[in-house]
Amino acid sequence: MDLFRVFYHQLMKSIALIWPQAYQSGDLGAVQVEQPRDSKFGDLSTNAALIIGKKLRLPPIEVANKLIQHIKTYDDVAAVEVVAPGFLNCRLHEQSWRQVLHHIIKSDMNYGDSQIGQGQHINVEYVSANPTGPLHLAHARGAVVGDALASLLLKAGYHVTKEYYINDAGAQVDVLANSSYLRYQEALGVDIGEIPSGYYPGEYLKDVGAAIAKKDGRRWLNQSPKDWVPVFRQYAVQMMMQNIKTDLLELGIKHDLFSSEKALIDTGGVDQAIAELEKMGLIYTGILEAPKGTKAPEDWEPRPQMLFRSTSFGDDVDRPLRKSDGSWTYFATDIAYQFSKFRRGDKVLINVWGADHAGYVKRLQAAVAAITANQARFEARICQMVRLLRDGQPVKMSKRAGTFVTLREVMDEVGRDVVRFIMLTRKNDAPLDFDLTKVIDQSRDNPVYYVQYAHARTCSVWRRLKKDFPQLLIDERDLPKAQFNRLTDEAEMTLIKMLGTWPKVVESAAQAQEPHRIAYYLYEVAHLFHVLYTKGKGKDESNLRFIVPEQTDVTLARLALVHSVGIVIRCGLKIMGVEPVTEMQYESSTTSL
RNA sequence: GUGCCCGUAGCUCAGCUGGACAGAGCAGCAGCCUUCUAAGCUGCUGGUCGGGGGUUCGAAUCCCUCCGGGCACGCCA
Repeated sequence: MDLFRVFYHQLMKSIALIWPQAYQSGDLGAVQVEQPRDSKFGDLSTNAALIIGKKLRLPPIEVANKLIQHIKTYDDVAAVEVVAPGFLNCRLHEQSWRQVLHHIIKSDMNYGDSQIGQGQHINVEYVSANPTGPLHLAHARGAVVGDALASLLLKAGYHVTKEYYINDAGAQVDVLANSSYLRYQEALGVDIGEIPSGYYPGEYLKDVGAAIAKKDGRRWLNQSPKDWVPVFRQYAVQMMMQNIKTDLLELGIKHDLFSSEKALIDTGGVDQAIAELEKMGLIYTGILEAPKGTKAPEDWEPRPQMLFRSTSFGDDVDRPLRKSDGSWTYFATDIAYQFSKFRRGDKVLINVWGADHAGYVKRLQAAVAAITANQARFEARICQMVRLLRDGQPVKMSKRAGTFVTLREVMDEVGRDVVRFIMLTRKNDAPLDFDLTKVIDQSRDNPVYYVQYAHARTCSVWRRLKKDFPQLLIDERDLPKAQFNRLTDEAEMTLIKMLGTWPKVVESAAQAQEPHRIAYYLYEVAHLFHVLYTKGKGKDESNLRFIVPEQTDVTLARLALVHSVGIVIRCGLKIMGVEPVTEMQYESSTTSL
C-alpha cells in the first residue's frame, strides 16, 4: 500500500471523468503527487490543476475547484484545499496513515517493492577493472554504486543482470605477462634488478611469478617470449581475476556474469558486429584530423583507417576501429560487447564508469543506437574521483612508487559496511572525499553510525522487553493486530508518514538511477526515530516511552511502530548492501581529535 | 581549442528530474540523562543558490553567455 500511489490513481480517474480529452491525450506525466516539504501544506499535494490548466488554457484555480469536489470524496482524504496558484493540498485521515504500519509489518522485507520496472531487462555493468592489479578505492566506488543500483532496480521490478567485463585482450595484458615473467625469473633466483619502466612494478605480481615457478619450474627460463607469453598472460589474468573476485566478495558483491573480451574476439564476435555495421553502410576508410588544442600529440601522423560513422548518431567525430597493427581498437570490441548484451535480451545497458571514461559515452551511445536500430539504449553512470584522506590530509598515492592504497587495505581498516555506506553518501557524479578518520567517527556527522544506531535501538527495545517485562507477554506475531490508533503523538505521526513514503523513494530513486537517495532517506528516518526515542526518555514526556508496563495495548502499538522502523531501515540497507547491526559496540580505541 | 562534470550557509553537502518563504550535518553559542545505549535530542546564529541574460503563472532546477575548479581528448583499456 502506497497512499501516494492510491491517491494518484484516484486523481487520474477524476481527471478522466471531468476532462476526458485532456486525459486521453496522455501527456499528464508532469502531474505529481508529492509530500510537501512543509507540513503546513498538508500530507500530500498535487500540481494537477496547474498542469491541466495550462493544457486546457483554463485558470488553474477554476480547474482546482472542480477537482476538489472529487478529491473530497476519496476515502483517505480528511481535508483538501486550494492554494494559489492552484495547488491542491490534502490532509489524510490519521487512521489511513496508521494502516501503513499494518502493511509494513505484513510485507516485511517486501515493503516498497514496486512494479514500475515491469520486468524490463536491464543490464548493469560495473567494476570491470582491468585484470592487471588489485582493486583500489576508486574501483570500490563504481562497485558499490553499480551494485546498489542493481539492487534498487531489482526492487523496482526490473529484471537485472549484473555483469563484469574482463579486459583480457590487448597490450596491457602483454605488459602483465612480461611483468609476471620478471617475477618468475626473480622467484627462480635470477637477479632482475629494478623493474624497468613499461612494466608493472607492483609487489602483487611476485605471487604470480612464484606460482608459475612452482608449477612449471625452470621450464620457461631462456625461452622465446612467443612460447611463454600466452602462458603467462593466461595464468596472470586468471590469478588477478581471482584476486579481484575475492576482494569483491569481501565487499559483498557478486556479479551474475563475467564476460571475457578475449573470448569475444576469439569467437568472432567483433567481426560479426563490425560486419553488421558495414551492412548498414556505417563503416568507411578515412583520415582523422589531429585533435586541436595545446596538447596535440607530437607523433601524430595522418593515416587512412577504418572508421565508424558515429557522427550520424550524435558523436563529435567518427571513431577508429582498427589500430595500425591491424588489431581491433577497444572501441571496436566494446561495440561488439554491448551488442552481445543486446542479443542476450537486454534493452537498457547501464555502464558504471569512472570519470576518466566520460569521453567515451557519446561514441558508445552512437554505436549502440546504430547496431541495435534503436532497440536498446546505452547509458553511463559516471563516478567522479574518490579522494582518500586521513585526518583531513590527502593520503599520498603513486602507482609508480607502488604506494597506491588498495581496497583491501581500506576494508581491513574501516570495514566493509563503512566503505559501502560512505560510497553512497554522494551522488555519483560529484567528487567524494573518503576520510579514514571521519568515516569511523561515532557521531551524528557520520551517517553510517547514525543510521546503524537507530536500527540498533529498534532492536534494543525488544531485548529490553523480553528481559525486563516478560509479564507483558507480547510476541512479534501480535504486531499486525496492534491498535494503531493508540499512536497519537506528533512525533509518532511524523515518523509514520516518513515510513509511508518509502515506496515513493524507491521508485523515484530507481527512475533517476540514484541509489544515494536511499542513504539520505535512511538518515531522515533515523533522525525521526532518534527524536521519538529521546522524547520518551525525557522526564516530561515519559508517557512516550515505548514500553508502558501497565498499558499492553499502547505498548503493542508502539512496538509495531518501532518494528516498522526496523523493517524500513533494513530494506534500505539491503539495497545499499550494508549489514544492519542489532547492537552497537563501543570502540575500545577512541578516535583522536 | 573541444566535450563532460561541478560551483548552494565559515566548512562538507542534500534539494525528489520546474513549484509554495532555499534544507541538513559540522563548526560557534545556550540547554536536555534516577528507568528503552547521550554514538542521542532541543534552541539560537548563519545563504544576492558563482555573475549576467532568457523561457514560464513560477527557476537552485530548463536554455544562452561569461567567470572559476575537476576529468578527458587517434593507433591505452
